[in-house]
Amino acid sequence: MASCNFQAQLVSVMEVLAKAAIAEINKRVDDSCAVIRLEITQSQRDIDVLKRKWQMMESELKKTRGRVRRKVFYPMASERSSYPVKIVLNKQSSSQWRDEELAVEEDSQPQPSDVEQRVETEPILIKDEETAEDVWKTDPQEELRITGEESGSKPGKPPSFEQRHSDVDFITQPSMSPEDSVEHYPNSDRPEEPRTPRLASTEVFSAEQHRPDEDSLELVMVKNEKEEELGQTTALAGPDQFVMDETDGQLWTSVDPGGDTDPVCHPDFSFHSTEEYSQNISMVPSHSGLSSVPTMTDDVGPSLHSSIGKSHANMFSAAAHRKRHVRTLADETRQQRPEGQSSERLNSNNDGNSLALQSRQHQYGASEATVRLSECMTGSNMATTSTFSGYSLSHSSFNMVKRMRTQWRSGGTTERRFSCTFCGKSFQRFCQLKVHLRSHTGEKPYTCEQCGRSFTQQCNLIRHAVVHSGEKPFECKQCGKCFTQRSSMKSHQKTHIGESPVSQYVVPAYPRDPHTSLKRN
DNA sequence: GATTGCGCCGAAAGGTCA
DNA sequence: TGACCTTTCGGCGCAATC
Repeated sequence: MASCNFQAQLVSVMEVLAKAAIAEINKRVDDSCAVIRLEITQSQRDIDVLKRKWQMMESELKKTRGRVRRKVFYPMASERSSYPVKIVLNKQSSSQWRDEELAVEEDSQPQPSDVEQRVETEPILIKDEETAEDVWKTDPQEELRITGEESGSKPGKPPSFEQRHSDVDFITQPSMSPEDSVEHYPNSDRPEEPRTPRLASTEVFSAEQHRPDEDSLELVMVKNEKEEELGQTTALAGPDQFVMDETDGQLWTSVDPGGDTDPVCHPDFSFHSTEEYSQNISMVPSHSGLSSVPTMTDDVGPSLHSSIGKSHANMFSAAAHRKRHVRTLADETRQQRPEGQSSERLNSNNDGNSLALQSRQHQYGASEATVRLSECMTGSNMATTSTFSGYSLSHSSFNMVKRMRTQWRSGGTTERRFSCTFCGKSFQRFCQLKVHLRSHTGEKPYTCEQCGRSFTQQCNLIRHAVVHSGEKPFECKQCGKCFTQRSSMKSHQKTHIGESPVSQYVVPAYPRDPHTSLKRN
């Protein structure tokens, strides 16, 4: 009877503890999800702001482009066309107008910061009817017609609501010249129009108006604008523009917090830079070791076979296998690449991203929590957030979250833009690729003055220096033994596992961490 | 001969700064 | 973006030990 009571009490206590544990786990999961959702929401807001700014710049670009082209190709456009374009050459009237506008600006108009703040809070209505093809039309009549439509207002007609908004949104643009305002407002003799631009916020203009030769200055400014516009136009006319245009919707909707979006599908804007570098890599002169550049199998095979019979084979089998798998994937994808297809294209695709992810998973121990969390962070499966609820987010986990968040912001996965044409490996940084290429070229620019040994990296030379100095800065806390390298100390510390009754039951940081789980067996 | 532990190196990721 | 630096992991070689 007493045992029954004890069991019942034990069961009840265990239930309470279990419930408490579940509640704690759920709480931590909720907190983690809240952080992630907050990040998503913030990113969404940033995207919205950037999108609005982009639309503003786009509309301003189109309007400026129309103005520049009229001035360059049709300097007498205002005479040839009925389109109400008025190029201000009357300095007095313009200065009067400016003075009035400055007065109005000081009295009633919001400060640039206010306008900018309003831009972020109010929806911007920009009438954008001009297509890319229209931009390149050269027919003067056609262009005038287009620009007239772009203006959207007919002579004598008051501007529409949308135009007012769009023009107001352009007020704070520093590149606005007084011609812009006049040009956009057919009835320039109505400076009191509420939609008349306020130029007080444009320091550029207020500084320019004191120049002695304003007409020539305006021409110079127009020329500069034309050059800038041509540059922008050239850039926009390139492939990037089409990438942006074609993927615009996807680009901006791909950060849907609750959607099934996959950041991996983000357009890869780095393709051209990668291609450019890969072309440069192809021109790298063949060093002595290039003819015998180790293939992937050369790199993996010997080490694999020689290591199997060694004592570290068990450890090798777990961690190194993943590394081999990553390399094998890279090799396979490289081999499957059609003839003539550049490697950078391969690495800019999802393959490269998956490789990056896998290597990262390997770096973090490839724990289940890591994998599931990465799924969550990459947006591929938000529902899996709860699947890692069994693991509390320790300090390392939060570091992992931080890194993955950075990864995610950079496009879902860490972008690997620079690929090695020798082995197919890709890197985030050009300098990393440069260092990596030394392993292929045999270049070892860092030489030890004492023994003459050379190294590919300076840090390795510095680390090598302790061989000569005899310094052992890393001390084992348990036995006091010193080591020259931290990895040696860590390797040594593994030998202590199992010495104490507690350490042999230490739960590994990651469930599948071979360094600790293997020692427990 | 097999195993273990250590010394050392290669390579890569990532932070920081100019 | 490159250079510099730190940190880390993995692997190889070798001596000591069983």
